[in-house]
This record gives sequence, C-alpha cells and structure tokens, in this order.
Amino acid sequence: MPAHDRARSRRTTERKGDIRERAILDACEALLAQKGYDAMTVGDVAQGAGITRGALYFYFGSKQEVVAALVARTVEHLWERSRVTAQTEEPRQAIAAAMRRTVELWNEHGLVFRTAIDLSLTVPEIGELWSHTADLFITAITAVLERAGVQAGTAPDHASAMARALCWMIERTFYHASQESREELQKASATCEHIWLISAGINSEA
Amino acid sequence: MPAHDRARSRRTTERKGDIRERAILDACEALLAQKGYDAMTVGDVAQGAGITRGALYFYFGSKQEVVAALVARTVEHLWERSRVTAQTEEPRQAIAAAMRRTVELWNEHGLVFRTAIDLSLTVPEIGELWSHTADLFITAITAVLERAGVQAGTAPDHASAMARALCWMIERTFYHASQESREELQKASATCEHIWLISAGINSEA
DNA sequence: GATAAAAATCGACGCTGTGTAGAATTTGAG
DNA sequence: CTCAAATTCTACACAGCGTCGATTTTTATC
Repeated sequence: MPAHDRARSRRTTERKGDIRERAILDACEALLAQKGYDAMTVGDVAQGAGITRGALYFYFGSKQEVVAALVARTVEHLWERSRVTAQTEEPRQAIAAAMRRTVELWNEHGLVFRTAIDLSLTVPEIGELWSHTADLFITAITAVLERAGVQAGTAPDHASAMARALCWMIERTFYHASQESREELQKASATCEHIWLISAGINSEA
Repeated sequence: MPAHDRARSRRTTERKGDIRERAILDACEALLAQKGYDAMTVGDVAQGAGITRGALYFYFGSKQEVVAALVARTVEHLWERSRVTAQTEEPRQAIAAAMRRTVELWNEHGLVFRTAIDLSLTVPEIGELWSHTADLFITAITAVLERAGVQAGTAPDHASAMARALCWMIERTFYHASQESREELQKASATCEHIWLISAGINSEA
C-alpha cells in the first residue's frame, strides 16, 4: 500500500521519490500557469513530471491532493519566515514593512495563492492551509492595531474584528491586482496601506 | 439548431420551455446548496428538473452555462433595484443604508454570490457578471467617499482606489460570514461599516 | 378542431478523464 | 551480489460529458 501520507519525515539520504515528488509539484505549478486548474488533467501533470498517470497515483491520490501539496509547500515556506510578527517596530514602520513583504510574496507566489483561494471551498485541506495562513496575518494586524491605540477586544468595531476585515481587504485586493501586473500590485499595496493606517488612527502623511 | 442564446426576448404567451428553464435553475440552486458545484453533475440537475440529460442540453450547453444563467438571474434582479446609488442622502445615512441592503442581499442570495465568486476565474461569463456587479458598488462607494470629503481621483490614496479596496473588503468579509450564520453577517456588517466610516473621515459615534 | 411547423424530449453512442490492480522493473542497503 | 522495498508501467472498468437522429409534444393558424 503506497504512501499517500505527509510525514515522509526525516531521512538521511534523499530517496529518488522525493525528487520525483518535487518534479510533480513543479510541473503542477507550471501547468496551473499555463492552462489553469480546470483544464489541467492528471495525465498532464504526470507527463510534465516525466512519468505516467499510474506512477503519479503512487505519490498522490488525485489532482486535488497534488495541488494541496503544492499549496502546502508554498505556505509552509512562508510560515517559517513569519517575520510578519516583527513586534518590535513602531506601528507606522510595522505597517509599511508588512505591506512591503506582502507585495514580495504575492509577486513571487501569486499564482499559487490565487489557486489556493479559489479551491478553499472545494478542497478542505487547502481551505485549512489558507485559513491558517490568514490567521497568522490577522493576529499580526491585530497586534499592530492595538499597539496603535485601537481598543482591544472582539466587538465588531474593536481591533480583532477590524484586523479580520483588513486582512480580507488585502487578500482580495491583491488577488485581483496580482492578475494584472506588478505595477497594479504596487498601487494596490499603497491603497491598502493607506486604509490600514487610517483604521489604526494614524494620519498617513502626504 | 437549438437556441443556447439569451434574448428569448419579448413574447406574449409563456413558452413551456420558459417554465422548464426556470425549473432547471431552481434545481441547480438547490443542488449547489446540497452537494456543491464540483459534486453536482449535469445528470443531477436534469433529474432535479424532471427531464433527462439529453433534454437539458437543449437549454444549456454545459453545467457552467447553467450556473452562469443562475448567477445572471440573481444579479440582474439585483441591478434593477440598484438603489445602491441613493445619491440623495447624507454620507453617514447612505453608508448605513448601503450596509443594511448588503446584509439583506447576502442573507437571501449568499449561496449564489459565493458560487459566482468562486467561478469567476474559470467561467468567464460569470466573471463578467460579477465584475460588473462589483463596479456598481465601487461607483456608489466612490460617490459617498467624495461627498464625505475624500479627494476625488484615481491615485492610490484617493476616492476611487479606496472604494475598490473597500468593496473587496466587504465582498470577502461577507463571503466568509455568510457561510457561518446571520449573526456573523450582522457583526461583519458592523465592522465593515465602521471601517468605511473611518475611511470617509467620519468619526463613528459610540 | 385539424394540421403542419416549431419546440421539446428521449435514448444511445463515442470520447475523455478517473482511480485501481497486478505485473514488471529499478533502487539501494547490507 | 542479492533481495526486499520502492518505483513504474500497462490494462481495465467506470463516471460523466457532449452530440446525434429519431420521436413526441406544443402551439400558431386556418
């Protein structure tokens, strides 16, 4: 019974299968860019990775699982460098830094992010991953808001709920802008930063 | 060659097919609620409408077209009552009214809205419909912001761009809240209203 | 209310993609 | 070198899709 499980855990030597697995995810990412999720078939991915459909099913149980693994690879790599919580800075600096970092991330991984968002409903595992990622951001935004003087608490007009709404604003705005161009992303970032600043009670200087 | 075309235009007597067509959309909506878009098959929809697959293809060319028609029916009904642009009111009133109306709409059509958003990428026709709907909101929000004293123009920190970001904030926040409960929607609405007010430069009174 | 054109429905076919099973091959530790 | 584990392949049965031509039902018209 082949291993459709995460937790390929620790191992000194790299199995051949680990390389193949990476090749599969790479092929998947390329195909997502090229023809999109719906049009992409398991056969396409297999071919892109240099194996047959049958062999691919040794690694992943379905197209959804492949994409889920791709999303996992991308956001996990993101969790480590979770310097989003650079708690030490002054609010204005923290906000600017967070937005700069967010632009970087979306420039680099926009395709995977958008795919993750689109599939969050239909592929529960992806939904989990993305929702967990969002929670990291929401926590960070909450901290910044509170430090800037916004009242703490879970009421609709206090820090926690506001942070959630701001997170969704950023997600959706970047989702759309990242489909257009880097310039659009930059502009979108400026707008989001402006609203974040205002929401924190900070006048964004001219 | 059967008619897969909109513009069944004017007609005094109602064709039998018009009733069937409505039945198909109703069945589709029910199935979306019941098993979701992916699991829903053309056969399911046909059965739900009391006809066979073959007959359904007389009306729609694919599952996507059925859902697109369902989305169209829902948002068109929305465009008519586009009182979103109740220009006459004072900003604070206008914002409150808009949010109240938005809650209503999402309570009633949340399922279809969420489906439309999810499929906007993969089904171009749905993307068009939703993006047009969003534009209506963005225009309305822009007007309110400008009336409240926010500088007009398309720069990242002026009315137009801010309105777009606020629209996406509302969309995404309601998208999530409407999956939970009416209470969540209500809270989400309060939060969005608060941020909208602040962004318009209006202190939301306690 | 008979009739012929148009509208609507059906059942069957071929196709593409899925997921599984068992046989065959490759890999790598000892 | 050897053999068990890992990896790959081919073949199969099955789901759902979209199309076609034949058949039945509606509807406008006389």
